[in-house]
Amino acid sequence: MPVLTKKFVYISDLKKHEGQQVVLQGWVQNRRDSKGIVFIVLRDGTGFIQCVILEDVIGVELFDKVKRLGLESSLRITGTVKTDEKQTGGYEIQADAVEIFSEAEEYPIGKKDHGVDFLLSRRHLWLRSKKQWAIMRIRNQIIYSIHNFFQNRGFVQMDSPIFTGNAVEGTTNLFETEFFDQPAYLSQSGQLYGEAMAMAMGKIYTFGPTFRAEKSKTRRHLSEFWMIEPEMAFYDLEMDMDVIEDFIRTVVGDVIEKCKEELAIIERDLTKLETVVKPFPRILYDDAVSIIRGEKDVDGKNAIKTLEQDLENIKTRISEIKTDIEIREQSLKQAGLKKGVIAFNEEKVRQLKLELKDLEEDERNIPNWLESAKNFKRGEDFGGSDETVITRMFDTPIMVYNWPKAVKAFYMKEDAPGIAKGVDVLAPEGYGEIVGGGERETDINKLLEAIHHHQLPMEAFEWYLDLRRFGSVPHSGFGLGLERIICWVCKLPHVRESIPFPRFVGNLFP
RNA sequence: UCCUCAGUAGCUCAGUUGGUUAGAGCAUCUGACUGUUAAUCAGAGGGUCCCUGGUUCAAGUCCAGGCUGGGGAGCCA
Repeated sequence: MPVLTKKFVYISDLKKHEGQQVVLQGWVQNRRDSKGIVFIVLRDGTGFIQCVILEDVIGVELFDKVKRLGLESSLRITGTVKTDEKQTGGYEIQADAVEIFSEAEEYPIGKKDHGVDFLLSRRHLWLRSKKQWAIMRIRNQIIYSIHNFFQNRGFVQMDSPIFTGNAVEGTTNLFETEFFDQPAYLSQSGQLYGEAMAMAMGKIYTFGPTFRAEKSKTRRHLSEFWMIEPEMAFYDLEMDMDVIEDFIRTVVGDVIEKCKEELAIIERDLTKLETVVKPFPRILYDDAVSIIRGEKDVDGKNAIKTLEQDLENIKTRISEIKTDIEIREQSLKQAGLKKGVIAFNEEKVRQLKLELKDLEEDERNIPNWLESAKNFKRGEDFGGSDETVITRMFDTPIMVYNWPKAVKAFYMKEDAPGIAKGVDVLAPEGYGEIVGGGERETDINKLLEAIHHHQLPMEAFEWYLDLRRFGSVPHSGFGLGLERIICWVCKLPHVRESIPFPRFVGNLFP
């Protein structure tokens, strides 16, 4: 292996070195060769750059080796930074010298598309690919922005325990483990501990892992995910919603401003994100139900009719695609076609079939969603499809508040009888719930009653009740699912792509 | 747990009403090409058609049961 040097440059800094000779170190992202010339797209974690290597410059023996390098081989390239309009970054490297760290074995992730299943089983390598690189950089920006947002506003970060002796809300399945011969559970929320800390610090936020043992197999569930839970003393529900709105607007705004290259790589439609500058509609649960049931229009649009129209559009599109596929397959049967034409059409057919599969899935699902929306019973919690139905009406996140007490956690503040001062934030484009929060109950007697009613073990909550015994004050907070907001910001098809190593039922490796 | 879709080469997929020796692209290997952008072109190797049983002269294809995976419902961020 070559001797290490401190004098190397990152691809992201190349614009400072235009016309100069630099040393780059990284991995082969792609390689193309012709007689006497090799093009290597090098990646170093900060970006991608094409390097041009000539046989005349590096000599026959080394050239022969470089020409055969497998994908993801590691190397150092010394060369001159040149402007080239054809390159995405605007630069390329004319190589003067090449040193090989390691020649890679046959790389399992090829240049063509793969299924998610296969890619997840190689997640440790998949993370190197361009799109995943962009997603992980956006994830990093979101994490950074979240800390900035709260730190700039005087919130104190706290870590809540991961081993807990009780289930916070008593409803969901928890991972059971053992804590020195006692049964213990992996935390499903830092909420209650956050409340305690808010009484000590005024404003706090947690940022940590959360565990849920439900065997959910959907594109928006993980067994292990990261949650941000702020808690503020002397804040009511309205002030809570003000914070949530400011928070989401700031974080998404930061990503738009600072991740332009990454957003371009994942081909995100920015106009869909830029709407976060608009006020988020605040909708009473009661009104939301009316909208879902199609009894109340939004700006002249009816939720049920919109969804029925969506279904019609999908059916039209399905028959269009089927015709298109048939025409292309017929034309492929002709003799004497050029190879390029065949490849183009075969690829097109493949893409159309993938799209068709998704659309047919929707075609099967939407009638059920329509049925469920029309028959939605006032007093129930929203299902995933109900969220889709209502968010379809808006182009910004919406906040639905004042929920039936029965469907919310025991610690939610009761406003009018049977009404809890909770709020759910639903993201647009079908992403649904990204935030759940609300104002907390201050009255110890109502809490005692709620704990009984939910059949929770009183002794586990004694310490929590102390927060009401010693200087109870109105306070509020919320929980944000990190992976859920990443999914929406990046418009990912699946939450599994939003975290480096996803954990979900049946997936413990890598 | 229920509903639904799928399983064919290392990967992504095609395979007609059951009918010769199961195909293509990518990847790999050999060769050509001095500006390629998933480079291209010529050639080669590569198969437990998920498993078990059944129908049939004949099964990748039809039937039954099972296994594995995707999506949806429930639950939720």
